[in-house]
Amino acid sequence: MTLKQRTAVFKALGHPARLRIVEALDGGERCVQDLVQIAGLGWSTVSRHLSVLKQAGVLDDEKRGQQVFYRVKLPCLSELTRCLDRPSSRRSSCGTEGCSTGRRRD
Amino acid sequence: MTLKQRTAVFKALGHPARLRIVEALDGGERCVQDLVQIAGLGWSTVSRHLSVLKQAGVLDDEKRGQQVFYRVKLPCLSELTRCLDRPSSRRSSCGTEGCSTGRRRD
DNA sequence: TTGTGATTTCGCAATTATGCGAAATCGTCC
DNA sequence: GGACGATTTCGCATAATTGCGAAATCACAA
Repeated sequence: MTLKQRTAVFKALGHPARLRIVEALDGGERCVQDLVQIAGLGWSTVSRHLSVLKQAGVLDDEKRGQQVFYRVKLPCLSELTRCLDRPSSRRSSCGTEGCSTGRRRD
Repeated sequence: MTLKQRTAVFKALGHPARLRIVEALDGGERCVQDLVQIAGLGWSTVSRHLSVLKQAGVLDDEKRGQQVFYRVKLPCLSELTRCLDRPSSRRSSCGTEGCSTGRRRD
């Protein structure tokens, strides 16, 4: 997965409506109607958000009858969301002299 | 962690320069000079990116002497990045009748 | 206390994202 | 085959992001 693709995943999740949608889909697939309710936005807006998520590879869709169902395609997202609830810190052993020097002004 | 905070984390990571910086910091803390090189952008631009990441809670900074060192604050990010490299799919058991109905036009 | 290097803050112009309604598709059911 | 319901695409106005250089801080050495 390239940097651009990884960036697209995060960017897709970096919007409250889209994140809410993805988290709702963690409980199983949903049709667009449900997601419109969950997002609290207009049809066209939600549709565009869904296409962003789909293009980033976060979601997958399937048409059954006249409804389209979306589901989460990336397996690790729910774990990350769970992880975000218990933050911690991390140290590194890089000293002051590990940094490059000799930089001029802006 | 609220929805807005979680969104801020993803949004912060949803930019190629910022993601590159965070991934570079996975190997240990770095000073701003190094990050400017890694990002390949101007000082002021990198500084703003760093402040976005810091405000989102992704990074932590520490001033030592006249240099500022940044490090990753969220522990689960490297795992997610590793996870993004091996995608898979997920099924759910939600049938067609599980969806709400009765929606009018736009 | 002046100078210098490291970093941040401040406007500014250009690009991109967002939300909406109207119109277009696409299946399904008389 | 026409109407209808579900969803997407399009065009537009507004808001947010991005990148830059200039100026401002801040710490330290001469």
